[in-house]
Amino acid sequence: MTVQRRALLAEFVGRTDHPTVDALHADIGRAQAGLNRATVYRTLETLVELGLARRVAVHGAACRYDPCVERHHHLLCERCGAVEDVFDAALDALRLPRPASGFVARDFSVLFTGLCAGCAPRRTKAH
Amino acid sequence: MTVQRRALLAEFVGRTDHPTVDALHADIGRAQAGLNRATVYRTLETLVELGLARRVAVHGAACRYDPCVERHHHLLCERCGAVEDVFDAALDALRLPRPASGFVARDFSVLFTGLCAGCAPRRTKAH
DNA sequence: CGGTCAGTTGCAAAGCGATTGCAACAGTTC
DNA sequence: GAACTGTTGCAATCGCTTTGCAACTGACCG
Repeated sequence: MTVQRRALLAEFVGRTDHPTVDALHADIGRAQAGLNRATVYRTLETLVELGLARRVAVHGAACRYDPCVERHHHLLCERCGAVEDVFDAALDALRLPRPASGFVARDFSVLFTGLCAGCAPRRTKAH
Repeated sequence: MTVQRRALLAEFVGRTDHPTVDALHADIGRAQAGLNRATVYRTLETLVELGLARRVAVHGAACRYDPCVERHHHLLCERCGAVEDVFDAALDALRLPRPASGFVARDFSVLFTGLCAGCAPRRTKAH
């Protein structure tokens, strides 16, 4: 446990905006200048291996990290790339399919795509 | 419509294994030697824009393309990275959530993670 | 059938996110 | 306080993807 890791954890834990490595690196920079980007990568990867974080892969954009490891789902804004969490018991109750192919599913996650509040066209103002 | 695009379509349409650009490039190479990788990228991107294909982003691996644009879901093998399709009316019936954040969902897709038939441990043979 | 034009291809270079090797360094243990 | 183990910073590198540009091809028209 080093000062760098402490700074990263302090910044990372509790965030719900699924920051990218770059975003984290920039935000930590204010408190802990000089922290290397590679260190952010390595530390986050360590967290994922320990089961303390998850990766959220989004094509065409930098990979995002999520400090919440409980089952939940995501909303992806098609326009700005923002990622929000969804907690929904009905979704969690989905049964794992038993396809004929023999695939054994262990977990699942639902990805909703659409527009976030900031990007959705307002009713009173045409987009 | 060029010979390159014809070759790519002939190879791509009907495939259910969600090939990567590299796989497509290699497979087309047999029939249409000399087709450039950049052309494969550009043509697939055109197909996606036209709504004739979809991207399946998988972290840590090359991006895959799916010629099926109907609503369906995916099984991702954690071990070999293979992607299978899942068609399931129960899954399709999921309602789009209306989160307090104001996010407007338009579509969704369920990603199951687990082990494919080839990677799952056999009952008679310890892995 | 030949000319014109828009759009596509091939090539190479560059962009970008992510990873890695290695030496310097910090935290922990004794 | 010395030794050891693991982490950091840096720079180089890797792999996937994109892009600029000149050459080319297919479609269209007369």
